[in-house]
Amino acid sequence: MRKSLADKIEQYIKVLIEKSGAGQIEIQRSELAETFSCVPSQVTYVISTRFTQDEGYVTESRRGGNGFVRITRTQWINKVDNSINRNQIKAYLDDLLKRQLIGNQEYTMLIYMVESATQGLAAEQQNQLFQVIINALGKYTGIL
Amino acid sequence: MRKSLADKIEQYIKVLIEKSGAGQIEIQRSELAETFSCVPSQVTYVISTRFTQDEGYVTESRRGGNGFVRITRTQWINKVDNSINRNQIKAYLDDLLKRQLIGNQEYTMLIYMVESATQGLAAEQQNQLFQVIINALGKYTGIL
DNA sequence: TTAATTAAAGTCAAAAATAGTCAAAGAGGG
DNA sequence: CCCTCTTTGACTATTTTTGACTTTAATTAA
Repeated sequence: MRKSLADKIEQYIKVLIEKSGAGQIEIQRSELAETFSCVPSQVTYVISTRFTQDEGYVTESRRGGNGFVRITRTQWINKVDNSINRNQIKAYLDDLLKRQLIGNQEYTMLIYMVESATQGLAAEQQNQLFQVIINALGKYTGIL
Repeated sequence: MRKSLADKIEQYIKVLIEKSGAGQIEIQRSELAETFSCVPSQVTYVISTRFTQDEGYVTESRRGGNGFVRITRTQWINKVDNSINRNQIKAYLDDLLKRQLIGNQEYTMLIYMVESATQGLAAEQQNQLFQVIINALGKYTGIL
């Protein structure tokens, strides 16, 4: 896939977060914009569309001299909200994979399942299926 | 019968999918339209009539800058008998396990899922879920 | 200390780049 | 001649890119 600028910036940030080891980074918006030869608000755009709470991130920032944007990857599994969407469950699976609670194979299989459900099922049924998946994973992994 | 434009585009896409090796491609609708000297909506027409879920494909797309259409070929089981019960799917999973197409871990996880569905969902939803599971497994294992 | 200056980041909306929808018109096979 | 599938295009929806303007914080000058 030919990646859009937004995609590249997103990936770059995610790699930084991974490499940080702490699930958290601080960047300078203008510096990042410089790196990608774009306007600073492009960075803001990426952050506000791909690093939302739903995606499993929290962001903070400060303006003025030595300003920064801090992005933190949150650990969130006990979301008792009874409506789950595709991105949420994907983020959840990503998290389980990262924590080695499931392996690559299980992960891949589950992603196929989520995609299949997303395409073929109505919203209500999707939600039910996602609940079942979360439920089964809870028992399987021992968490929850 | 002379081949229509739609037929040619369909075939072209299918070849691309085959060559991809991953059973999946991403195209730009406008680019493909350019290739075939037709209006973009012609491509949409082909995709929506020949790459449906029933035909064994799922599609996703994104508009805007660097937008794309992603087409994924899914394995589908016989759409003849579309009612599956708990015992049937268990037998199916047993078989996959025996043939080493899935490992013990995946098997265990899926059994949890089936049990969870059996207990928490109405018959119709169970059936839908089982279909999704089989669908995803087909794709995951690569079998028909 | 206070005010002015500078150095960030945020907001918002317009412009650009794609893809989707829908209905009318066209073409071919029965 | 009809019916169905195909082709087209005008209009809509979504996502990304850009830039002008605003807000906030730190630093410097008075």
